[in-house]
Amino acid sequence: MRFSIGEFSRMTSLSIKSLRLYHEKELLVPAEVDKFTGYRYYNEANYERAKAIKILKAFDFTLAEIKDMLDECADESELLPQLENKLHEIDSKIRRYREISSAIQELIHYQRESLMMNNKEFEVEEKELETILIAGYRMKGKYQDVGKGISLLYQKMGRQINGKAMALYYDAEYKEDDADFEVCFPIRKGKDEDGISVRELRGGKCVALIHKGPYEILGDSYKRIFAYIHDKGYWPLLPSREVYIKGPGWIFKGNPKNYLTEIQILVEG
Amino acid sequence: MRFSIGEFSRMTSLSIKSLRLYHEKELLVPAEVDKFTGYRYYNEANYERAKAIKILKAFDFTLAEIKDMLDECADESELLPQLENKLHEIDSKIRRYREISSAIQELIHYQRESLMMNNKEFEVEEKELETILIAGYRMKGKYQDVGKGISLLYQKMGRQINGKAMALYYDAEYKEDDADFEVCFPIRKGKDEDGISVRELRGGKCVALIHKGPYEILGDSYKRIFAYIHDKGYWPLLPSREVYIKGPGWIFKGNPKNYLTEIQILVEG
DNA sequence: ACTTGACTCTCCCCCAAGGGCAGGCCTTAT
DNA sequence: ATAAGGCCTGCCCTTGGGGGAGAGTCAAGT
Repeated sequence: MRFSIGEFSRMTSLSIKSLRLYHEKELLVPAEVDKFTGYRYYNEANYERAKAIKILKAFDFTLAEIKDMLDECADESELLPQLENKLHEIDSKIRRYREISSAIQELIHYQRESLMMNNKEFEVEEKELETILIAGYRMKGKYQDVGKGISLLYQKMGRQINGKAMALYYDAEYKEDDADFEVCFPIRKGKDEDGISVRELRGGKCVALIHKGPYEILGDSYKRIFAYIHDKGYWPLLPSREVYIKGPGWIFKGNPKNYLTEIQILVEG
Repeated sequence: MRFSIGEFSRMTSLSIKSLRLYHEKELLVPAEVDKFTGYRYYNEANYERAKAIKILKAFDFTLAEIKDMLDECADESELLPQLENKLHEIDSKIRRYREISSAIQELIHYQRESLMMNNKEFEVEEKELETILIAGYRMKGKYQDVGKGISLLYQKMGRQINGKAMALYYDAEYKEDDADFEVCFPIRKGKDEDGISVRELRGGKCVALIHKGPYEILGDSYKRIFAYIHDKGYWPLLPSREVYIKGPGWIFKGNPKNYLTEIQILVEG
Protein backbone atom coordinates (compact mmCIF):
# COMPACT_ATOMS: atom_id res chain seq x y z
CA MET A 1 0.00 0.00 0.00
CA ARG A 2 1.04 3.50 -0.80
CA PHE A 3 -0.69 6.56 0.57
CA SER A 4 -0.60 10.11 -0.66
CA ILE A 5 0.05 12.77 1.93
CA GLY A 6 -3.63 13.66 2.10
CA GLU A 7 -4.71 10.10 2.75
CA PHE A 8 -1.95 9.63 5.26
CA SER A 9 -2.95 12.84 6.97
CA ARG A 10 -6.49 11.56 7.40
CA MET A 11 -5.22 8.20 8.65
CA THR A 12 -2.95 9.69 11.27
CA SER A 13 -4.84 12.88 12.07
CA LEU A 14 -1.62 14.77 11.54
CA SER A 15 -1.95 17.88 9.39
CA ILE A 16 -0.29 17.96 6.01
CA LYS A 17 1.77 20.86 7.27
CA SER A 18 3.00 18.76 10.16
CA LEU A 19 3.84 15.84 7.90
CA ARG A 20 5.89 18.08 5.65
CA LEU A 21 7.62 19.52 8.70
CA TYR A 22 8.41 16.06 10.04
CA HIS A 23 9.83 15.13 6.66
CA GLU A 24 12.04 18.19 6.61
CA LYS A 25 13.29 17.38 10.13
CA GLU A 26 13.79 13.74 9.13
CA LEU A 27 11.49 12.68 11.89
CA LEU A 28 9.10 10.90 9.55
CA VAL A 29 10.51 10.41 6.06
CA PRO A 30 8.02 9.15 3.46
CA ALA A 31 8.81 5.72 2.09
CA GLU A 32 8.95 7.12 -1.40
CA VAL A 33 9.33 10.56 -2.88
CA ASP A 34 8.73 11.00 -6.58
CA LYS A 35 11.96 12.43 -7.93
CA PHE A 36 10.22 14.44 -10.62
CA THR A 37 7.07 15.70 -8.98
CA GLY A 38 8.23 15.72 -5.37
CA TYR A 39 5.05 13.93 -4.30
CA ARG A 40 5.40 12.12 -0.97
CA TYR A 41 4.10 8.59 -0.57
CA TYR A 42 3.80 6.86 2.80
CA ASN A 43 3.58 3.20 3.74
CA GLU A 44 2.71 0.95 6.69
CA ALA A 45 6.04 1.42 8.41
CA ASN A 46 5.52 5.17 8.23
CA TYR A 47 2.16 4.62 9.86
CA GLU A 48 3.68 2.78 12.80
CA ARG A 49 6.22 5.51 13.29
CA ALA A 50 3.53 8.16 13.05
CA LYS A 51 1.60 6.43 15.82
CA ALA A 52 4.68 6.43 18.01
CA ILE A 53 5.24 10.10 17.25
CA LYS A 54 1.71 10.95 18.25
CA ILE A 55 2.01 9.17 21.55
CA LEU A 56 5.29 10.86 22.38
CA LYS A 57 3.90 14.20 21.33
CA ALA A 58 0.99 13.63 23.68
CA PHE A 59 3.61 13.13 26.38
CA ASP A 60 4.88 16.62 25.57
CA PHE A 61 8.19 15.58 24.04
CA THR A 62 9.62 18.00 21.50
CA LEU A 63 10.11 16.87 17.92
CA ALA A 64 13.88 16.77 18.40
CA GLU A 65 13.53 14.57 21.46
CA ILE A 66 11.14 12.28 19.62
CA LYS A 67 13.55 11.95 16.74
CA ASP A 68 16.38 10.99 19.06
CA MET A 69 14.25 8.51 20.90
CA LEU A 70 12.88 6.83 17.82
CA ASP A 71 16.22 6.75 16.05
CA GLU A 72 18.24 5.38 18.92
CA CYS A 73 15.90 3.03 20.67
CA ALA A 74 14.39 -0.17 19.44
CA ASP A 75 12.43 -1.10 22.51
CA GLU A 76 10.36 0.84 24.95
CA SER A 77 12.48 -0.17 27.88
CA GLU A 78 15.34 1.86 26.40
CA LEU A 79 13.17 4.95 26.71
CA LEU A 80 13.11 4.74 30.48
CA PRO A 81 15.66 7.49 31.16
CA GLN A 82 13.98 9.91 28.79
CA LEU A 83 10.59 9.08 30.23
CA GLU A 84 11.85 9.75 33.71
CA ASN A 85 13.35 13.06 32.68
CA LYS A 86 10.14 14.09 31.04
CA LEU A 87 8.21 13.05 34.08
CA HIS A 88 10.32 15.36 36.22
CA GLU A 89 9.83 18.14 33.74
CA ILE A 90 6.08 17.68 33.74
CA ASP A 91 5.94 17.46 37.49
CA SER A 92 7.84 20.68 37.93
CA LYS A 93 5.50 22.36 35.48
CA ILE A 94 2.62 21.13 37.55
CA ARG A 95 4.20 22.52 40.69
CA ARG A 96 4.77 25.86 39.02
CA TYR A 97 1.23 26.10 37.71
CA ARG A 98 -0.14 25.13 41.06
CA GLU A 99 1.69 28.01 42.66
CA ILE A 100 0.40 30.40 40.03
CA SER A 101 -3.08 29.04 40.47
CA SER A 102 -3.16 29.57 44.19
CA ALA A 103 -1.63 33.03 43.88
CA ILE A 104 -4.33 34.05 41.42
CA GLN A 105 -7.02 32.54 43.59
CA GLU A 106 -5.79 34.50 46.54
CA LEU A 107 -5.77 37.71 44.55
CA ILE A 108 -9.26 37.09 43.23
CA HIS A 109 -10.52 36.33 46.69
CA TYR A 110 -9.01 39.49 48.05
CA GLN A 111 -10.47 41.63 45.28
CA ARG A 112 -13.91 40.10 45.65
CA GLU A 113 -13.90 40.72 49.34
CA SER A 114 -12.92 44.33 49.03
CA LEU A 115 -15.45 44.90 46.26
CA MET A 116 -18.16 43.60 48.55
CA MET A 117 -17.23 45.99 51.31
CA ASN A 118 -17.04 48.96 49.08
CA ASN A 119 -20.70 49.89 48.99
CA LYS A 120 -21.21 49.96 52.69
CA GLU A 121 -21.08 52.87 55.04
CA PHE A 122 -19.20 52.05 58.16
CA GLU A 123 -19.97 52.71 61.81
CA VAL A 124 -17.89 52.39 64.92
CA GLU A 125 -18.35 48.94 66.40
CA GLU A 126 -17.20 47.03 69.41
CA LYS A 127 -15.78 43.55 69.07
CA GLU A 128 -13.54 41.02 70.69
CA LEU A 129 -10.14 40.49 69.03
CA GLU A 130 -8.47 37.13 69.27
CA THR A 131 -4.86 36.62 70.13
CA ILE A 132 -2.90 35.95 66.94
CA LEU A 133 0.64 35.06 65.99
CA ILE A 134 2.36 37.85 64.12
CA ALA A 135 5.66 38.69 62.51
CA GLY A 136 6.44 42.35 63.14
CA TYR A 137 9.07 44.77 61.98
CA ARG A 138 9.55 47.85 64.15
CA MET A 139 10.34 51.08 62.36
CA LYS A 140 10.76 54.75 63.08
CA GLY A 141 10.00 57.31 60.43
CA LYS A 142 7.18 58.68 58.38
CA TYR A 143 3.80 57.08 58.02
CA GLN A 144 4.43 56.75 54.31
CA ASP A 145 7.16 54.24 55.01
CA VAL A 146 4.59 51.71 56.17
CA GLY A 147 4.23 50.50 52.56
CA LYS A 148 7.93 49.72 52.25
CA GLY A 149 7.93 47.87 55.53
CA ILE A 150 5.00 45.80 54.37
CA SER A 151 6.59 44.75 51.11
CA LEU A 152 9.81 43.90 52.92
CA LEU A 153 7.98 41.77 55.42
CA TYR A 154 5.88 40.20 52.70
CA GLN A 155 8.96 39.04 50.87
CA LYS A 156 10.52 37.61 54.02
CA MET A 157 7.50 35.72 55.25
CA GLY A 158 6.08 34.69 51.90
CA ARG A 159 3.81 31.73 52.25
CA GLN A 160 3.51 31.81 56.02
CA ILE A 161 1.29 34.87 55.83
CA ASN A 162 -2.17 34.27 57.14
CA GLY A 163 -4.07 37.53 56.92
CA LYS A 164 -3.97 41.14 55.94
CA ALA A 165 -1.11 43.52 56.56
CA MET A 166 -1.35 45.59 59.74
CA ALA A 167 0.53 48.32 61.52
CA LEU A 168 0.81 48.96 65.24
CA TYR A 169 1.26 52.57 66.38
CA TYR A 170 3.06 53.05 69.65
CA ASP A 171 2.80 56.84 69.88
CA ALA A 172 0.04 58.39 71.92
CA GLU A 173 0.10 61.43 69.67
CA TYR A 174 0.41 62.21 65.98
CA LYS A 175 4.02 62.43 64.86
CA GLU A 176 4.99 63.78 61.50
CA ASP A 177 8.51 62.53 60.91
CA ASP A 178 9.48 60.36 63.77
CA ALA A 179 6.58 58.02 64.32
CA ASP A 180 7.20 54.79 66.18
CA PHE A 181 5.34 51.93 64.55
CA GLU A 182 5.56 48.29 63.64
CA VAL A 183 4.35 46.76 60.43
CA CYS A 184 3.18 43.19 60.82
CA PHE A 185 1.41 40.22 59.27
CA PRO A 186 -0.57 37.48 60.95
CA ILE A 187 1.43 34.31 60.22
CA ARG A 188 1.05 30.60 60.60
CA LYS A 189 4.49 30.02 62.08
CA GLY A 190 7.96 31.48 61.94
CA LYS A 191 11.06 32.50 63.84
CA ASP A 192 12.75 35.76 64.79
CA GLU A 193 15.18 36.84 62.12
CA ASP A 194 16.80 40.04 60.75
CA GLY A 195 14.97 42.39 63.06
CA ILE A 196 11.69 40.60 62.57
CA SER A 197 9.96 39.74 65.78
CA VAL A 198 7.63 36.76 65.84
CA ARG A 199 5.27 36.68 68.79
CA GLU A 200 1.70 36.60 69.96
CA LEU A 201 -0.33 39.76 69.72
CA ARG A 202 -2.79 39.79 72.58
CA GLY A 203 -6.47 40.29 71.74
CA GLY A 204 -9.24 41.74 73.91
CA LYS A 205 -12.09 44.16 73.86
CA CYS A 206 -11.74 46.55 71.00
CA VAL A 207 -13.40 49.49 69.34
CA ALA A 208 -13.09 49.41 65.56
CA LEU A 209 -14.04 51.51 62.58
CA ILE A 210 -13.49 50.85 58.91
CA HIS A 211 -12.13 53.91 57.20
CA LYS A 212 -12.88 54.38 53.53
CA GLY A 213 -10.68 56.68 51.49
CA PRO A 214 -7.12 57.92 51.26
CA TYR A 215 -4.77 57.67 54.18
CA GLU A 216 -4.50 61.46 54.36
CA ILE A 217 -7.95 61.67 55.91
CA LEU A 218 -7.49 58.83 58.38
CA GLY A 219 -7.59 61.60 60.97
CA ASP A 220 -11.35 62.02 60.52
CA SER A 221 -11.96 58.42 61.41
CA TYR A 222 -9.63 58.60 64.37
CA LYS A 223 -11.65 61.54 65.57
CA ARG A 224 -14.88 59.56 65.33
CA ILE A 225 -13.47 56.55 67.08
CA PHE A 226 -11.96 58.51 69.95
CA ALA A 227 -15.21 60.42 70.40
CA TYR A 228 -16.97 57.08 70.72
CA ILE A 229 -14.45 55.77 73.24
CA HIS A 230 -14.76 58.93 75.25
CA ASP A 231 -18.56 58.78 75.22
CA LYS A 232 -18.55 55.26 76.50
CA GLY A 233 -16.04 56.05 79.17
CA TYR A 234 -13.52 53.50 77.90
CA TRP A 235 -9.81 53.86 78.22
CA PRO A 236 -7.76 53.38 75.00
CA LEU A 237 -4.71 51.14 75.08
CA LEU A 238 -1.54 51.33 73.02
CA PRO A 239 -0.54 50.31 70.44
CA SER A 240 -3.46 51.14 68.22
CA ARG A 241 -3.81 49.08 65.08
CA GLU A 242 -4.54 49.71 61.43
CA VAL A 243 -5.52 46.75 59.28
CA TYR A 244 -5.00 47.42 55.59
CA ILE A 245 -8.07 45.74 54.11
CA LYS A 246 -7.58 47.32 50.75
CA GLY A 247 -4.72 49.61 49.93
CA PRO A 248 -2.52 50.19 46.91
CA GLY A 249 -2.56 46.82 45.14
CA TRP A 250 0.22 44.63 43.87
CA ILE A 251 -0.48 45.65 40.34
CA PHE A 252 -2.03 49.08 40.40
CA LYS A 253 -1.86 51.79 42.95
CA GLY A 254 -5.61 51.90 42.55
CA ASN A 255 -7.91 54.69 43.51
CA PRO A 256 -7.27 55.99 47.04
CA LYS A 257 -10.97 56.76 47.34
CA ASN A 258 -11.54 53.02 47.56
CA TYR A 259 -8.89 52.24 50.11
CA LEU A 260 -10.27 50.45 53.15
CA THR A 261 -8.48 50.55 56.48
CA GLU A 262 -9.79 49.21 59.75
CA ILE A 263 -8.73 51.15 62.81
CA GLN A 264 -8.74 48.95 65.91
CA ILE A 265 -8.17 50.29 69.39
CA LEU A 266 -8.10 47.96 72.36
CA VAL A 267 -9.88 49.45 75.35
CA GLU A 268 -10.29 48.88 79.02
CA GLY A 269 -13.50 49.41 80.92
CA MET B 1 15.30 60.69 38.03
CA ARG B 2 16.17 59.35 34.62
CA PHE B 3 17.56 55.89 34.07
CA SER B 4 19.39 54.55 31.05
CA ILE B 5 18.17 51.23 29.72
CA GLY B 6 21.03 49.36 31.39
CA GLU B 7 20.31 50.86 34.80
CA PHE B 8 16.61 50.25 34.37
CA SER B 9 17.31 46.68 33.37
CA ARG B 10 19.25 46.11 36.57
CA MET B 11 16.50 47.76 38.62
CA THR B 12 13.72 45.67 37.16
CA SER B 13 15.62 42.46 36.34
CA LEU B 14 14.18 42.64 32.86
CA SER B 15 16.70 42.06 30.10
CA ILE B 16 17.58 44.92 27.77
CA LYS B 17 16.19 42.85 24.93
CA SER B 18 12.89 42.53 26.74
CA LEU B 19 12.74 46.24 27.46
CA ARG B 20 13.31 47.05 23.82
CA LEU B 21 10.64 44.53 22.85
CA TYR B 22 8.16 46.01 25.32
CA HIS B 23 8.90 49.43 23.87
CA GLU B 24 8.28 48.21 20.35
CA LYS B 25 4.98 46.64 21.45
CA GLU B 26 4.06 49.81 23.34
CA LEU B 27 3.74 47.81 26.50
CA LEU B 28 6.33 49.86 28.36
CA VAL B 29 7.26 53.06 26.57
CA PRO B 30 10.28 54.91 28.01
CA ALA B 31 9.44 58.31 29.43
CA GLU B 32 11.90 59.91 27.09
CA VAL B 33 13.62 58.90 23.89
CA ASP B 34 16.44 61.02 22.58
CA LYS B 35 15.34 62.04 19.11
CA PHE B 36 18.88 62.10 17.76
CA THR B 37 20.57 59.17 19.39
CA GLY B 38 17.53 56.99 20.01
CA TYR B 39 18.65 56.39 23.60
CA ARG B 40 15.83 55.30 25.90
CA TYR B 41 15.41 56.89 29.32
CA TYR B 42 13.03 55.55 31.94
CA ASN B 43 11.46 57.14 35.01
CA GLU B 44 9.61 56.23 38.20
CA ALA B 45 6.27 55.75 36.48
CA ASN B 46 7.93 53.32 34.09
CA TYR B 47 9.25 51.48 37.10
CA GLU B 48 5.77 51.05 38.58
CA ARG B 49 4.48 49.75 35.29
CA ALA B 50 7.43 47.40 34.97
CA LYS B 51 6.61 45.95 38.36
CA ALA B 52 3.04 45.35 37.31
CA ILE B 53 4.25 43.72 34.10
CA LYS B 54 6.50 41.40 36.03
CA ILE B 55 3.71 40.29 38.31
CA LEU B 56 1.35 39.62 35.44
CA LYS B 57 4.07 37.80 33.53
CA ALA B 58 4.59 35.61 36.56
CA PHE B 59 0.89 34.81 36.32
CA ASP B 60 1.55 33.57 32.78
CA PHE B 61 -0.26 36.33 30.95
CA THR B 62 1.00 37.05 27.44
CA LEU B 63 2.44 40.45 26.62
CA ALA B 64 -0.65 41.34 24.59
CA GLU B 65 -2.93 40.45 27.48
CA ILE B 66 -0.82 42.47 29.85
CA LYS B 67 -0.94 45.46 27.56
CA ASP B 68 -4.72 45.31 27.37
CA MET B 69 -5.06 44.93 31.09
CA LEU B 70 -2.72 47.76 31.97
CA ASP B 71 -4.13 50.08 29.34
CA GLU B 72 -7.77 49.55 30.14
CA CYS B 73 -7.85 49.09 33.86
CA ALA B 74 -7.03 51.54 36.57
CA ASP B 75 -7.76 49.37 39.55
CA GLU B 76 -7.09 45.76 40.36
CA SER B 77 -10.73 44.98 40.84
CA GLU B 78 -11.29 45.60 37.13
CA LEU B 79 -8.90 42.76 36.41
CA LEU B 80 -11.19 40.20 37.98
CA PRO B 81 -12.61 38.74 34.75
CA GLN B 82 -9.18 38.36 33.19
CA LEU B 83 -7.83 36.84 36.36
CA GLU B 84 -10.64 34.33 36.41
CA ASN B 85 -10.07 33.42 32.78
CA LYS B 86 -6.42 32.94 33.40
CA LEU B 87 -7.16 30.85 36.43
CA HIS B 88 -9.28 28.51 34.31
CA GLU B 89 -6.54 28.34 31.73
CA ILE B 90 -3.95 27.47 34.33
CA ASP B 91 -6.18 24.91 35.96
CA SER B 92 -6.85 23.14 32.70
CA LYS B 93 -3.12 23.06 32.02
CA ILE B 94 -2.65 21.49 35.42
CA ARG B 95 -5.26 18.88 34.64
CA ARG B 96 -3.64 18.10 31.33
CA TYR B 97 -0.18 17.78 32.81
CA ARG B 98 -1.50 15.60 35.57
CA GLU B 99 -2.92 13.22 33.03
CA ILE B 100 0.37 13.14 31.16
CA SER B 101 2.22 12.60 34.39
CA SER B 102 0.17 9.63 35.42
CA ALA B 103 0.32 8.12 31.95
CA ILE B 104 4.11 8.36 31.95
CA GLN B 105 4.29 6.94 35.44
CA GLU B 106 2.21 4.00 34.39
CA LEU B 107 4.38 3.38 31.38
CA ILE B 108 7.55 3.60 33.45
CA HIS B 109 6.14 1.25 36.03
CA TYR B 110 5.17 -1.23 33.37
CA GLN B 111 8.59 -1.10 31.72
CA ARG B 112 10.39 -1.48 35.03
CA GLU B 113 8.33 -4.48 35.92
CA SER B 114 8.90 -6.25 32.67
CA LEU B 115 12.62 -5.45 32.76
CA MET B 116 12.81 -7.12 36.16
CA MET B 117 11.18 -10.27 34.91
CA ASN B 118 13.31 -10.52 31.86
CA ASN B 119 16.32 -12.22 33.38
CA LYS B 120 14.44 -15.02 35.00
CA GLU B 121 13.79 -18.48 33.71
CA PHE B 122 10.25 -19.55 34.29
CA GLU B 123 8.78 -22.76 35.63
CA VAL B 124 5.29 -24.08 35.72
CA GLU B 125 3.65 -23.08 38.99
CA GLU B 126 0.39 -23.62 40.73
CA LYS B 127 -1.53 -20.74 42.23
CA GLU B 128 -4.91 -19.54 43.26
CA LEU B 129 -6.55 -16.96 41.00
CA GLU B 130 -8.95 -14.47 42.46
CA THR B 131 -12.28 -13.59 40.95
CA ILE B 132 -11.96 -10.30 39.09
CA LEU B 133 -14.23 -7.91 37.26
CA ILE B 134 -13.49 -7.81 33.55
CA ALA B 135 -14.65 -6.12 30.39
CA GLY B 136 -14.48 -8.63 27.55
CA TYR B 137 -14.95 -8.48 23.81
CA ARG B 138 -15.67 -11.79 22.12
CA MET B 139 -14.15 -12.30 18.69
CA LYS B 140 -13.77 -14.99 16.08
CA GLY B 141 -10.81 -14.97 13.78
CA LYS B 142 -7.08 -15.34 13.75
CA TYR B 143 -4.89 -15.20 16.79
CA GLN B 144 -3.18 -12.16 15.31
CA ASP B 145 -6.37 -10.18 15.71
CA VAL B 146 -5.96 -10.22 19.48
CA GLY B 147 -3.88 -7.06 19.23
CA LYS B 148 -6.63 -5.15 17.46
CA GLY B 149 -9.21 -6.26 19.97
CA ILE B 150 -6.99 -5.10 22.79
CA SER B 151 -6.51 -1.62 21.40
CA LEU B 152 -10.21 -1.32 20.71
CA LEU B 153 -11.05 -2.33 24.23
CA TYR B 154 -8.34 -0.11 25.63
CA GLN B 155 -9.83 2.92 23.95
CA LYS B 156 -13.32 2.11 25.16
CA MET B 157 -12.47 1.44 28.77
CA GLY B 158 -9.69 3.99 29.16
CA ARG B 159 -9.17 4.88 32.74
CA GLN B 160 -11.24 2.08 34.21
CA ILE B 161 -8.56 -0.44 33.31
CA ASN B 162 -7.03 -2.11 36.31
CA GLY B 163 -4.50 -4.62 35.07
CA LYS B 164 -2.85 -6.19 32.08
CA ALA B 165 -4.57 -7.19 28.89
CA MET B 166 -5.71 -10.80 28.71
CA ALA B 167 -7.34 -13.17 26.27
CA LEU B 168 -9.62 -16.11 26.99
CA TYR B 169 -9.53 -19.03 24.58
CA TYR B 170 -12.70 -21.05 24.32
CA ASP B 171 -11.48 -23.68 21.85
CA ALA B 172 -10.22 -26.97 23.13
CA GLU B 173 -7.97 -27.31 20.11
CA TYR B 174 -5.70 -25.13 18.05
CA LYS B 175 -7.57 -23.30 15.32
CA GLU B 176 -5.81 -21.48 12.58
CA ASP B 177 -8.37 -19.12 11.11
CA ASP B 178 -11.49 -19.43 13.09
CA ALA B 179 -10.46 -19.28 16.71
CA ASP B 180 -13.06 -18.34 19.30
CA PHE B 181 -11.60 -16.03 21.88
CA GLU B 182 -12.32 -13.02 24.02
CA VAL B 183 -9.93 -10.17 24.70
CA CYS B 184 -10.41 -8.58 28.08
CA PHE B 185 -9.09 -6.21 30.69
CA PRO B 186 -9.52 -6.28 34.44
CA ILE B 187 -11.50 -3.14 35.24
CA ARG B 188 -12.62 -1.17 38.24
CA LYS B 189 -16.20 -0.74 37.11
CA GLY B 190 -18.21 -0.42 33.91
CA LYS B 191 -21.30 -1.41 32.00
CA ASP B 192 -22.13 -3.59 28.99
CA GLU B 193 -21.92 -1.59 25.80
CA ASP B 194 -21.30 -2.13 22.07
CA GLY B 195 -20.66 -5.83 22.34
CA ILE B 196 -18.48 -5.41 25.41
CA SER B 197 -19.45 -7.71 28.22
CA VAL B 198 -18.72 -6.60 31.77
CA ARG B 199 -18.83 -9.40 34.31
CA GLU B 200 -16.97 -11.33 36.96
CA LEU B 201 -14.37 -13.80 35.84
CA ARG B 202 -14.30 -16.61 38.33
CA GLY B 203 -10.96 -17.55 39.89
CA GLY B 204 -9.83 -20.87 41.29
CA LYS B 205 -6.96 -23.28 41.31
CA CYS B 206 -4.72 -22.69 38.35
CA VAL B 207 -1.58 -23.90 36.66
CA ALA B 208 0.47 -21.11 35.16
CA LEU B 209 3.64 -20.63 33.17
CA ILE B 210 5.27 -17.46 31.99
CA HIS B 211 6.28 -17.77 28.37
CA LYS B 212 9.21 -15.74 27.16
CA GLY B 213 9.54 -15.02 23.46
CA PRO B 214 7.48 -14.50 20.35
CA TYR B 215 3.91 -15.64 20.16
CA GLU B 216 4.76 -18.09 17.38
CA ILE B 217 6.39 -20.42 19.88
CA LEU B 218 3.67 -20.21 22.51
CA GLY B 219 3.01 -23.82 21.53
CA ASP B 220 6.15 -24.97 23.33
CA SER B 221 4.95 -23.51 26.58
CA TYR B 222 1.48 -24.95 26.13
CA LYS B 223 3.14 -28.32 25.69
CA ARG B 224 5.03 -27.92 28.97
CA ILE B 225 2.00 -26.79 30.87
CA PHE B 226 -0.25 -29.54 29.59
CA ALA B 227 2.41 -32.11 30.35
CA TYR B 228 2.48 -30.81 33.92
CA ILE B 229 -1.29 -30.94 34.23
CA HIS B 230 -1.32 -34.45 32.89
CA ASP B 231 1.44 -35.55 35.29
CA LYS B 232 -0.45 -34.21 38.24
CA GLY B 233 -3.66 -35.80 37.13
CA TYR B 234 -5.49 -32.48 36.94
CA TRP B 235 -8.31 -31.73 34.59
CA PRO B 236 -7.96 -28.51 32.52
CA LEU B 237 -10.93 -26.18 32.29
CA LEU B 238 -11.92 -23.81 29.49
CA PRO B 239 -11.40 -21.06 28.71
CA SER B 240 -7.64 -20.95 29.08
CA ARG B 241 -6.10 -17.55 29.63
CA GLU B 242 -3.15 -15.63 28.31
CA VAL B 243 -2.02 -12.57 30.23
CA TYR B 244 0.07 -10.21 28.12
CA ILE B 245 2.68 -9.12 30.62
CA LYS B 246 4.86 -7.57 27.97
CA GLY B 247 3.98 -7.54 24.33
CA PRO B 248 4.41 -5.10 21.50
CA GLY B 249 4.45 -1.73 23.25
CA TRP B 250 2.53 1.42 22.65
CA ILE B 251 5.50 3.03 21.05
CA PHE B 252 7.65 0.31 19.58
CA LYS B 253 6.80 -3.16 18.50
CA GLY B 254 9.83 -4.11 20.52
CA ASN B 255 11.79 -7.30 20.29
CA PRO B 256 9.57 -10.40 20.29
CA LYS B 257 12.34 -12.27 22.09
CA ASN B 258 11.47 -10.24 25.16
CA TYR B 259 7.74 -10.68 25.04
CA LEU B 260 6.33 -12.13 28.25
CA THR B 261 3.02 -13.95 28.32
CA GLU B 262 1.56 -15.82 31.24
CA ILE B 263 -0.49 -18.84 30.32
CA GLN B 264 -3.05 -19.64 33.00
CA ILE B 265 -5.20 -22.75 32.96
CA LEU B 266 -7.79 -23.31 35.64
CA VAL B 267 -7.83 -26.94 36.74
CA GLU B 268 -9.95 -29.33 38.70
CA GLY B 269 -8.63 -32.06 40.91
C1' DA C 1 -7.43 13.34 -26.05
C1' DC C 2 -8.89 16.97 -23.33
C1' DT C 3 -10.73 19.28 -19.54
C1' DT C 4 -11.67 20.01 -14.92
C1' DG C 5 -11.41 19.87 -10.12
C1' DA C 6 -9.05 18.23 -6.44
C1' DC C 7 -4.28 17.42 -4.78
C1' DT C 8 0.25 18.52 -4.07
C1' DC C 9 4.60 20.97 -4.54
C1' DT C 10 7.89 24.84 -2.99
C1' DC C 11 8.55 29.30 -1.11
C1' DC C 12 7.63 32.98 1.80
C1' DC C 13 5.62 35.37 5.82
C1' DC C 14 3.45 34.99 10.53
C1' DC C 15 2.75 33.79 15.69
C1' DA C 16 5.52 34.61 21.22
C1' DA C 17 9.15 36.18 23.76
C1' DG C 18 13.00 37.06 23.32
C1' DG C 19 18.69 35.45 22.47
C1' DG C 20 22.82 36.37 19.89
C1' DC C 21 25.66 38.90 17.00
C1' DA C 22 27.54 42.62 13.77
C1' DG C 23 28.59 47.19 12.79
C1' DG C 24 28.27 51.68 14.16
C1' DC C 25 27.22 55.64 17.25
C1' DC C 26 27.20 57.78 22.15
C1' DT C 27 28.66 58.89 26.94
C1' DT C 28 31.77 59.40 30.40
C1' DA C 29 35.96 59.31 32.83
C1' DT C 30 40.68 59.99 32.73
C1' DA D 1 41.86 63.33 23.24
C1' DT D 2 41.11 58.76 23.77
C1' DA D 3 39.53 54.47 25.42
C1' DA D 4 36.14 51.61 27.53
C1' DG D 5 31.91 50.48 27.98
C1' DG D 6 26.84 51.56 26.77
C1' DC D 7 23.51 51.81 23.47
C1' DC D 8 21.42 51.84 18.80
C1' DT D 9 19.29 49.31 14.69
C1' DG D 10 18.90 45.36 11.96
C1' DC D 11 19.15 40.63 10.89
C1' DC D 12 18.78 35.68 11.80
C1' DC D 13 17.43 31.89 15.13
C1' DT D 14 14.39 29.26 18.25
C1' DT D 15 9.06 25.71 18.38
C1' DG D 16 5.44 23.70 15.90
C1' DG D 17 3.24 24.63 12.83
C1' DG D 18 -0.87 28.00 10.01
C1' DG D 19 -1.96 30.65 5.84
C1' DG D 20 -1.56 31.67 1.30
C1' DA D 21 0.51 32.34 -3.59
C1' DG D 22 1.68 30.41 -7.75
C1' DA D 23 2.65 26.49 -10.22
C1' DG D 24 2.64 21.69 -11.30
C1' DT D 25 0.04 16.81 -11.03
C1' DC D 26 -3.33 13.20 -10.73
C1' DA D 27 -7.56 10.92 -11.75
C1' DA D 28 -12.05 10.83 -13.51
C1' DG D 29 -15.44 12.12 -16.76
C1' DT D 30 -16.49 13.46 -21.45
